[in-house]
Amino acid sequence: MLLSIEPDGPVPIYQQIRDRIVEAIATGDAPVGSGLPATRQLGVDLGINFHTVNKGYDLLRQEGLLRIGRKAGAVVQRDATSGPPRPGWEEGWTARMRTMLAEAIAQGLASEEIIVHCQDIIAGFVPATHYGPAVGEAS
Amino acid sequence: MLLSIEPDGPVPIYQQIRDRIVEAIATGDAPVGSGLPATRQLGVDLGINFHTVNKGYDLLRQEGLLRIGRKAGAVVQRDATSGPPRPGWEEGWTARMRTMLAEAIAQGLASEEIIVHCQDIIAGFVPATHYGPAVGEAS
DNA sequence: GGCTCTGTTCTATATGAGGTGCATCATAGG
DNA sequence: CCTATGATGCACCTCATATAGAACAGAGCC
Repeated sequence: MLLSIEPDGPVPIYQQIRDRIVEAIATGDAPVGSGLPATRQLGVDLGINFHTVNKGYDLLRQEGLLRIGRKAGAVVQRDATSGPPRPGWEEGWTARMRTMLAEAIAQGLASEEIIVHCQDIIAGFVPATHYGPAVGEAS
Repeated sequence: MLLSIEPDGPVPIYQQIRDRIVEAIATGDAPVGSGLPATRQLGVDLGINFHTVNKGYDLLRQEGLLRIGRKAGAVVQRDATSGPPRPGWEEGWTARMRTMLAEAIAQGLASEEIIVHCQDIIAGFVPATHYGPAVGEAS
């Protein structure tokens, strides 16, 4: 679990931590059951306060992606293999995605290009090992 | 140009104004050359300060979507018909989109579902009139 | 030239978010 | 008991958000 953050960027540190972990879950680098670093430890590693790390972890807990216990620390509770999303989550996501896609359209990207972009990004996440036999794998 | 905002929501008002206008550009409700309401006027209409409106407009100006003049006010400068996006824009957009897609994967949405969702949203934007002769238009 | 409408700029203020630091408590395990 | 861990609370600072008032500048119109 290697995390790199941008301390002086426009996006808050705790948000960056949340985003990087979400991406780690998507790529499979952080599967269900895997433990994340302790808040104090990660704080030291990143050179930030452990409260900030805690805030990022707490976001993920609210989203249902993390389970946080006293001694076990933060453990991934949900990933691509965990079934359908929690009810109510999709509304907010769709609204945000709508703005993202509108921005691309307004900037002149063609519909087909946008879709291809999304497919490429997703292909970078899942090496086609989650939904059936992949290239070069036994069936 | 009807704008509705959520004053008590988690997303800043000026950001909402920016987002709604971006979507209006994408849908074609605000084509190139069309004028937006004056900042003071829109401020009154929405019940907010005109400085907040100004901040939203300024964001769009920085993104190259708006041209703002003394007397003409805010005029849409760019939309889906304006050619390829400005260089350098795509990097940030791809990074943000990466996080959005990772979230969907982590929440359990299948790759195919995500793509279909994006296609549906885009279909709601562009009624297939932008890429080639449209229904009822001369070729 | 005046008048008005527009954006621009400046100052000021109030509220909340982001981030850090320190201290303390609670719990689970050796 | 001792230690590592998360949970909680408090104080503090910086900066973003939002509002408000005032004054300035350009462009169009009478």
